[in-house]
Amino acid sequence: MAPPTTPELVDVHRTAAERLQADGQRFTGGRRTLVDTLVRTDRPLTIAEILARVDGLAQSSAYRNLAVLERAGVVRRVVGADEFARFELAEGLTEHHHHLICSACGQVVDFALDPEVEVALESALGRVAHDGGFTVESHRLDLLGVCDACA
Amino acid sequence: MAPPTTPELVDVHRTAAERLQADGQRFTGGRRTLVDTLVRTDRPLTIAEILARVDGLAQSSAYRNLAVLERAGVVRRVVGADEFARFELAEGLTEHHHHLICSACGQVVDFALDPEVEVALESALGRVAHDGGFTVESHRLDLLGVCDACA
DNA sequence: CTCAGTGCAAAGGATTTGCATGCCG
DNA sequence: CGGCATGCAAATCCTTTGCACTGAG
Repeated sequence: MAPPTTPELVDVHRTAAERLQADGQRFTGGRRTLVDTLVRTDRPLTIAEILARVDGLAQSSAYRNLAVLERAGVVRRVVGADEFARFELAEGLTEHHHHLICSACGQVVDFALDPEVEVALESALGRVAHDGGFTVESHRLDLLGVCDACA
Repeated sequence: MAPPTTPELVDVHRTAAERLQADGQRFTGGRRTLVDTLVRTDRPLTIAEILARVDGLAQSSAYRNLAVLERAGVVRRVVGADEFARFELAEGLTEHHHHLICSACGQVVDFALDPEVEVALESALGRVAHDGGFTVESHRLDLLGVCDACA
């Protein structure tokens, strides 16, 4: 249950800039701030949480920039148990991990899977996708349950 | 990639009735129709798809009854890649399975995992949850990618 | 009779978009 | 200078809710 390690901030910025550029987008100050905010946390954040942490950020800019970052593959949208969208850094900017989702409060917490199991899983998924004529981009694995705080 | 087998219709009705009763709810005609509709499909359906298949069903009744069925554990809400909620029968009324989600069209398709891998996965998840002080109710595993039709 | 279930229409709320302005390139 | 990014506020659209009616028990 060790939290995923975080790549160097510099690397994150460089990768983010590259992915944005590849998508024909700029790495603006606002977008940099969003990325920084997501680097500093160990779990996906809701828009509300992001707005609370970034002073002077317009709600529409948050949505718009997160959409841009998502299309560019810098950020990933996480769907939990409640109706709020949550965001985290995409693969390559964070270690591969999964989520514990509390069905009571909607909170989402990161966790990593035993590497051995992860490998077995990926191989099995590769087979399934191949058989189903499906081009896999990624997979997501979530645990639904009740967290300590809500129990 | 064999589709999950479907429990007998009679069993589904009996189980649904039991779970509803346990939750203090009735198994009305409308609810029976919803369950029947979900039994007849091999993938989660959106509200729109359900309304199209059930003639004379009010949108509000669909939402309301699906909410009741979800609380009673008869139906499960599936979140895909688009903004539409999808519904399928809950565990026990269908074989345990996972989803292939097309990021292009949002379509969701069911698939089952190699039992051996599934077992290893569940055991690993049990460990994680235990270590994280989290009471697990279930897990969900989705493959995100592009389906044949959209490729 | 009573009360939950149902339809219709209006309300709700997260997310998106139009438009004018400001800033980076 | 030109075009994209940003704020503000209005519009969207899935989903939920209020209310009156109907049907099951």
